[in-house]
Amino acid sequence: MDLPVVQPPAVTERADAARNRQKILCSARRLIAERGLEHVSMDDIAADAGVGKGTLFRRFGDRASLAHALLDSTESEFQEQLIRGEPPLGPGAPPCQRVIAFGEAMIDLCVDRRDLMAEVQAGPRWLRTNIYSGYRAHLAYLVAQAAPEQDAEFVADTLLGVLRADLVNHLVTDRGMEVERLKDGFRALATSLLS
Amino acid sequence: MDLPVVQPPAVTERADAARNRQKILCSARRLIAERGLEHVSMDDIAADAGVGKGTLFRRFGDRASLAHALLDSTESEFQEQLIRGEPPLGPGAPPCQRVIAFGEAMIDLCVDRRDLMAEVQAGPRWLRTNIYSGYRAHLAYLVAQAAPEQDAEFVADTLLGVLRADLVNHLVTDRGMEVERLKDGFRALATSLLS
DNA sequence: GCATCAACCGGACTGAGGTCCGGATCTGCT
DNA sequence: AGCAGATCCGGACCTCAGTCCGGTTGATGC
Repeated sequence: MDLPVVQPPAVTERADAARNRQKILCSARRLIAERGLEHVSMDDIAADAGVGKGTLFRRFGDRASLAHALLDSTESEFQEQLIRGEPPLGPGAPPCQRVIAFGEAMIDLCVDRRDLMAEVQAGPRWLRTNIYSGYRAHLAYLVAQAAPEQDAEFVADTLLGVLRADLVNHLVTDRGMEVERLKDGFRALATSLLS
Repeated sequence: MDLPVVQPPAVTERADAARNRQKILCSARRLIAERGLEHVSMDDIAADAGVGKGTLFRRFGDRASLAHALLDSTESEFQEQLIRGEPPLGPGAPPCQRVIAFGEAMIDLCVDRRDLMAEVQAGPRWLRTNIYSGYRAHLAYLVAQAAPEQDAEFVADTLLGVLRADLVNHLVTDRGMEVERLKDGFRALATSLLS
């Protein structure tokens, strides 16, 4: 039940490498704030950071990972909360409550950081990420406790399916659903599956 | 409750246009059969069809739409079944049964035509497609009948979330789940939401 | 201080999806 | 048949993510 830590600099990073990582993150944040995520290309970021494209991609792998690094504090705080935080998100509360708290927090995350979250989950690799696996394992663990008769893994995938950033965004932005309605829906879903 | 018809040639297509459409579909099918979808680029298809790239994109818009056109007979048969087919997929069966039948059929579709289905649903446009809207409306309609106290639209999105091609593929291919297990899971989900 | 070498750097290059537009072609009307 | 003009064609062109590799730099041991 240990969610994977994000971006562990392999052993120790060379000084120039660390410097460049910071320059890149900094430029990326600035450009995104200025123009919006969809109008910032990887070349833009590299250029603005005064760094070659190769460097950018060696540090961050691909666009999705860069996006993940950009919401890293947010995201790893979230993971931290799941494992060691206060109830109802952290341990201590009954499983069903924790699932619901997870869902609500995730919905907020998707809404507050919509662009980055969508980017992180975009592309065919997302489901193979260990971020996804971590969430999945966490939920499956809770589901197994709350409702042993269910297929815990499948239920976890179901719950995560509703919490996908693109879906949440679509419902809120394109279909004009209120965030509260999504949360109500998620609560109803969790309740009816876990009891 | 009318699912949108696919690819309605605007009014009437010019003869050469229709000819090219056929050449393209034909080449695409051949190349995909030979090398597999992920090793066939749009340029390949255009070249093989003896047609300019512009023509290809004017006819089909983008890669996802071409993929959709390629499984068109399959897909529009499916839609036909939903509206006018035999129970339990078509009208006549109780709503919950129809939802389950829909899910099972969709899972089969995702497994049998995995590449094309994944391609059709890839990218950020999928949820705004009227294919998606059609499915969504269909399910919401059934849900509203079976469980009026639920948020029918949200439940529809939930169900479709589990039936996304990338998820189904991931579970079957990467996680080694049996198709039957997915169907059981979906049945359990539908049952516990609609009763 | 210096040699050694792995790690790192930059930016040219590739490949793919998608756009654009001048010129060719078809169709309906007279 | 002949004309007008809407439709369509082709392929050059653009952007962008991601790769590759020859040259450089920083860490480490002496």
